[in-house]
Amino acid sequence: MPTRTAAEKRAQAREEYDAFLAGCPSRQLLDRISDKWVALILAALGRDGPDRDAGPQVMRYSELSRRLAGVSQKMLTQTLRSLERDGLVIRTVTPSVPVTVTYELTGLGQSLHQLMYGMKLWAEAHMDEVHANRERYDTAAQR
Amino acid sequence: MPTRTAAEKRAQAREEYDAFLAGCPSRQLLDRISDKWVALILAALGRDGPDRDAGPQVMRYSELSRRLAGVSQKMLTQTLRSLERDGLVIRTVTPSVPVTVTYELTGLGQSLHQLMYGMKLWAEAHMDEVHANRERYDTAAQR
DNA sequence: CGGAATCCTAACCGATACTG
DNA sequence: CAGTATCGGTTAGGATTCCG
Repeated sequence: MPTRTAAEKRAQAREEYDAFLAGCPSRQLLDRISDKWVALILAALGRDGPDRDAGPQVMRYSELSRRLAGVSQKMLTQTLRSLERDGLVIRTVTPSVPVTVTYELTGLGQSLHQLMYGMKLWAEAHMDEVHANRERYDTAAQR
Repeated sequence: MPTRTAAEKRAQAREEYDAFLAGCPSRQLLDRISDKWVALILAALGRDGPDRDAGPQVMRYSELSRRLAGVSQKMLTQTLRSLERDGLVIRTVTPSVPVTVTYELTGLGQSLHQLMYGMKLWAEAHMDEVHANRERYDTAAQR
């Protein structure tokens, strides 16, 4: 039985990997995906909100660059490369003049997209509350 | 109507905050929570897996330190402070000799815990697949 | 258009020593 | 036990320049 369900995969992973352990490869993977740009790229390349059920999202490099306001081209390229290497995104080069490069999520990338989009929503939804907490904490420390 | 549902909060946040925008506070918040130690601390302080339905998780500093193998005391303290400031964890000092300090999630922290625990599980469940993708990518680049 | 390569600085972060 | 403080090496990542 070579194919395993997601539940079986989790069950086996629980035996093999534990991100709480320092040397565990999953710890490094967690570190890798715990990144602002990873979150925003994955969020941008998925279909959510108004785009739900619209098929796979395909974006050009320049589109991504504009969507993720403020990202340097170094960070964008570097992050996209590592996502491609990990099999989360597919990079497609169309040899036109000038060249066109598009990015889209793989199935694996889609599975992570859900979580990343959730993080982005969480940050937006709880910004006010966090801000209030910070003010309370800072003024309390004042006295 | 001062109290809003989670859905209403998201709806309003969608108007006010957008982490895709560079200057948006939610972008910084997303950056803040996109952190390996934040993920592991939030994951450790929640009730999941075998601990489900067991009430709120309370851990001492030293327990956390042991659970998050390899964390330096500087990073642990620093991350816990920022989580406390943001209102995600509660820090309780019991003035015994020597002093006892415990940490637990707030409601806000619980809401993020779900996502963070999901990220940890994702990393563990897909480690093999990512590893295989990397090997394929690296050997393909070889030629 | 979509990068790669280089330089350079700010920050991160671990190690160490000290403390209530 | 649970920190704080300081130092110093490493790295992240922006700015700039050049290229197919």
